[in-house]
Amino acid sequence: MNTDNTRAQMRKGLLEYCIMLLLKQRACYANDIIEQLSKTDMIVMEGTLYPLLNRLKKDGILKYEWQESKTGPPRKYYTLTPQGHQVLIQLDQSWTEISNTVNLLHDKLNDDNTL
Amino acid sequence: MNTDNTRAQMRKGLLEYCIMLLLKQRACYANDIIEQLSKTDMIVMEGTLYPLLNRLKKDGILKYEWQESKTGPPRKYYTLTPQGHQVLIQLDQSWTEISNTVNLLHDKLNDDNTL
DNA sequence: TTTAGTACTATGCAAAGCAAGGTATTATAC
DNA sequence: GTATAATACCTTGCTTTGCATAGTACTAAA
Repeated sequence: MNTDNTRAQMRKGLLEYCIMLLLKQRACYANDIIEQLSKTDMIVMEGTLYPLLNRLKKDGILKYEWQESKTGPPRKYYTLTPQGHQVLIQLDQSWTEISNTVNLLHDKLNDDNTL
Repeated sequence: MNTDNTRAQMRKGLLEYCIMLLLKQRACYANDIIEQLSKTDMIVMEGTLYPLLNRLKKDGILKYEWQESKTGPPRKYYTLTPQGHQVLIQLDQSWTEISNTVNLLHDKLNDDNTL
């Protein structure tokens, strides 16, 4: 079996959250995000990122401002909206709960095999 | 925006891993798994679980044995194959890496905003 | 024999990542 | 001035997968 697929599935659900974390304090345009995440194991492709940013924009989580570049066409710099900050707080909690659950399953089951 | 969806996305990718963790030491049939996971926030539906078990069976990760029940039709009790145990070890590592990455993004960015 | 409960399976839909290709803008080379 | 390359954003089609729903099969009790 190919564990790459399962591993990719794990990443999928966390991508949106990670991108919001990135944008929490620093305005980024698409390539910034790709570059930042490629340093970690949360890789993201163009064809994934642009639709995702548009979706979050449409949902009122993100906003953007055009900004000129010295090396090419202008860029959309994304930041969190106030609503986005609130949603992020909720997602922080979801992440805490879910990761605790997984760690519980991992650790506890090695002991007495019960929840 | 509905955070439920994003939260569900987070769960999705971890479901397969969690189910393998459950089956690591104890043989379960479908309802066992649903019941165990419903105690946590890793909820799983019938329509999700059965195809997933079949997929993992087909991939050689799981095997099952029919076992009679006193209260109804016989049950498929699933356990990990030797290959399944090996895959699980890899997934343990993936989970460790990915959760570390998310926690890094969460914590580090609140300090100096760099990776 | 019918009914209810349990267990497994199959079908169709929707969401989302991703590969690939496309358009537009800017700067550089000729 | 035009052509080429680099950058930035967008779109389309495919695939995977969770999920709702409906269906089949077996067992036990009424």
